[in-house]
Amino acid sequence: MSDKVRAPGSRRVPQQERSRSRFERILEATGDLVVDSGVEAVNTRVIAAAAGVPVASLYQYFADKEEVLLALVGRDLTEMDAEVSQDLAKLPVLSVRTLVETTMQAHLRVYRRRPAFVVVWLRGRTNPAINDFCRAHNRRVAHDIFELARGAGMALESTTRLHAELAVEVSDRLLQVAFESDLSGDPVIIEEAVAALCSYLETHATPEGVAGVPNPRLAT
Amino acid sequence: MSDKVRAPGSRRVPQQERSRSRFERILEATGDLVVDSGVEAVNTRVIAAAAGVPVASLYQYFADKEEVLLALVGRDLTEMDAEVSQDLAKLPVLSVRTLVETTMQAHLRVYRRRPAFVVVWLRGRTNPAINDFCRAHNRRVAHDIFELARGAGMALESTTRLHAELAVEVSDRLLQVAFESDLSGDPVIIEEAVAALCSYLETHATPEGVAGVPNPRLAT
Amino acid sequence: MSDKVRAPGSRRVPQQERSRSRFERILEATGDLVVDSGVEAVNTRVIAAAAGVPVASLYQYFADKEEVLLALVGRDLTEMDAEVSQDLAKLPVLSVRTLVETTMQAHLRVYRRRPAFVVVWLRGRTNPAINDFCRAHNRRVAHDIFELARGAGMALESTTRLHAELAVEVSDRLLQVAFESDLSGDPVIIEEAVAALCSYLETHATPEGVAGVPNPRLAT
Amino acid sequence: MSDKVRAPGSRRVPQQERSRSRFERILEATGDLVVDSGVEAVNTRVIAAAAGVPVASLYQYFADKEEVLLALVGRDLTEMDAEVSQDLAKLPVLSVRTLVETTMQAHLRVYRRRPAFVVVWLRGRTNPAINDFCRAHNRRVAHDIFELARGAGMALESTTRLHAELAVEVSDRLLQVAFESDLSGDPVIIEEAVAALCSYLETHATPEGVAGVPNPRLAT
DNA sequence: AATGAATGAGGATTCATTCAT
DNA sequence: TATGAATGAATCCTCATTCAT
Repeated sequence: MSDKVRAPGSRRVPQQERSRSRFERILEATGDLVVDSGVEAVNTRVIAAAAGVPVASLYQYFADKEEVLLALVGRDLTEMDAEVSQDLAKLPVLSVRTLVETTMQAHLRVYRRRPAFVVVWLRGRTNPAINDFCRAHNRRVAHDIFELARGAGMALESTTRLHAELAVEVSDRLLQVAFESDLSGDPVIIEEAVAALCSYLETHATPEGVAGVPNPRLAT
Repeated sequence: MSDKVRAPGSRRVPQQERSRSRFERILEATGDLVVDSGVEAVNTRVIAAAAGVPVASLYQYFADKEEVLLALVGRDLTEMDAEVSQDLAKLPVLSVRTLVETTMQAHLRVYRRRPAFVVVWLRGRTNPAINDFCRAHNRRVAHDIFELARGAGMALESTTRLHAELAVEVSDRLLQVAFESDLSGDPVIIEEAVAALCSYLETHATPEGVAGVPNPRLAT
Repeated sequence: MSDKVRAPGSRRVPQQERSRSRFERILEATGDLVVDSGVEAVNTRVIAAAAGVPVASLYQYFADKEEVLLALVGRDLTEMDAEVSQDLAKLPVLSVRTLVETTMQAHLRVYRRRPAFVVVWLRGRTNPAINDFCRAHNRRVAHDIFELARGAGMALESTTRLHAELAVEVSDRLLQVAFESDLSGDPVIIEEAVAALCSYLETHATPEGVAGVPNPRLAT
Repeated sequence: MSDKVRAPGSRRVPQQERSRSRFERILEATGDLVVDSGVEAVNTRVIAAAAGVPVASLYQYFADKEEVLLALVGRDLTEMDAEVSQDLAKLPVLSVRTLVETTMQAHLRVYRRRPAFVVVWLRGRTNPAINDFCRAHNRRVAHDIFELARGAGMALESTTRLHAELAVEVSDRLLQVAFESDLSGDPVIIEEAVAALCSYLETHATPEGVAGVPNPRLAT
């Protein structure tokens, strides 16, 4: 957790492609380990062994062990955020329901594509660093959604960012439960989660927010 | 995690208070440590030092380190469950709202009386054993509430125990957020949590459940 | 290994039969444990649990843990020595061969009757106390045999007690091998052991010792 | 017991002697400890202290505590096996007696050069890992000797590898007794051991085996 | 005689990280 | 940039035995 952190992509690969592949080999190896044995089971030795690099070399690419996991979720999170943004941008009509459903779908798509992400993100909260990372991301997402909704006139005057944050946390927990014992997510729980979120958010939405408004960010 | 635990009270203390205080001294010491430094900071050495007993004596009362933490929350949980039961039994009218509010109040009362419990219960999920313990308790609570509501004719036909479980998990997470940085619980978040839970549960309640029914368990 | 040792039978049972049965219950339990899990696996806790007595009570009957094992082998050893004596006393003709064969048969009879003894005696040499105990017994046996043989004119002038001791040690080791993986003893190895011992001892025997002499101790 | 061991010599020391000496310093220190205080007295703390390295460094060279002891005997055993082979290869005439005597002499030479080996090998059988290691080595030696003898026409048709194994075990035990209280080996016992082994093995040898045959492996 | 309680002493590993090369 | 080597720091638990009652 030092400031030696290198966000994925922020590193300029000096001359050869070699280093980059190492960075990713470590990430992949960690992902596999995490899916196979859980977050608690990863340590520098097994990561290094699985990636086929010396332990000391991990520190060429990551400031510390935590950062490997964080880079792993960071990468997938970036991907997920992008998908969410894109999907939302394509929505012709914004309503609480379309917003919730679209976001949920994008999440599920990434979750299914990235099982390691699920394990770290939803089951790995046992690790304080990951937990904090998750909370921070949740807050950022809540902020974005809130701005979007407010900008589109969907949010009541009385609605604050706190409400968005709580909604995100609720969603987060319900997804945790949905993926607790099933890497593809229990569909019944997921459907119920959408319903619960809608019912909650609609209490904070304007009538237009419930009925739907034209998407101001609609990509032509 | 073995059955080596001795629940407080299951041991008969000969004449003086000495032995009894040992079990509890360890518990108290652990509670203090947890409040001061967080769950991750407790280890057998620290607990023993704080309790003023040799490390080996911990194992006289607890099967392993985990069990100390679990005994700590177990004790307070029992207390809390009892308060919830009592309060519910006194309610003249059962409705989604009275049920949610009463339960919440009882929780808050215990939380405020037992800061160590809050730390372990709401912030200590980083520990796998505690996490599992919490999940199991949540499931039990959901089951009880569901039976109560169904028995009182408050639940729709289509409502299942899963819905109760999700409600409990949602409540759990919202309380985590409420107590995240404030040992007495952020009142705004708590109020919002009640609102959110009611709005969710009312979607699964009969009209009588929403309006209120006479409490079948009313203690005369 | 203190002087608190109570040889089996040397304790006078105060009033009831209770205490005696406890002593033996502990012995039996230890025997069973040893057969099931090996000598290394026994400790005061498991012994006490298996015998159904409190751990502290072991010390009413035995000076220390070691003594339990030693009492176990001691009891069977006494039995075995008695059988050997009796059988030898019945032999009409003493020769190296009859002596070796008779002794071996008596041993095998006890071994087969007392699997726990085999485990402790032949496989449990990993325990220093047992090892010493065994060596001491071997020395005593060697002494007895030597006296018998010398008294019967079977031993050459040049033969010393050392030769008897070495023979006993050889026999001991061969039996260890024979019972190493087979609680009833590999018959091929046993037969070979008899042959080897005879061939060795005959190099130290008088012609009469080889051919056979009337048994001076013959029980009429 | 894992494959984490690094046999001495299998590591290439960059430029200085430093690293190499570490592995060996640990071995030497362990040897000294063992000679001074016996096998049961060694533990990681003592070894590390005696070798002047941190305890954690032991695990750089050895998978666990057991492996240190095993490496110790392994090294000397290799040396001993080599000496035995060489000496046998130089024997002009192979007979039961020359074979037994030569082997015994080679053993004694190493025993006297390596007191630590004697302590671990002959007195340290109290340790299960060492015990197993010894038994395995004995079996290997028996196999080699048997092949040699059979190849040279020294063994009767009816002689099997089992007989060789038993002879090795007998020899092993007699040496245990010989070195029990005397680190240079009681010469009387050793002489008697040779005699006993010869007398036993000659019962399984061809007349040529007893009288002597030209050594087929004779190094010109 | 019986035992619940208490504990001193000991012991083996694990692991993230640094650093000289 | 790469890495073998080194290690400080930490941690949980077991067990035989004693002793007051």
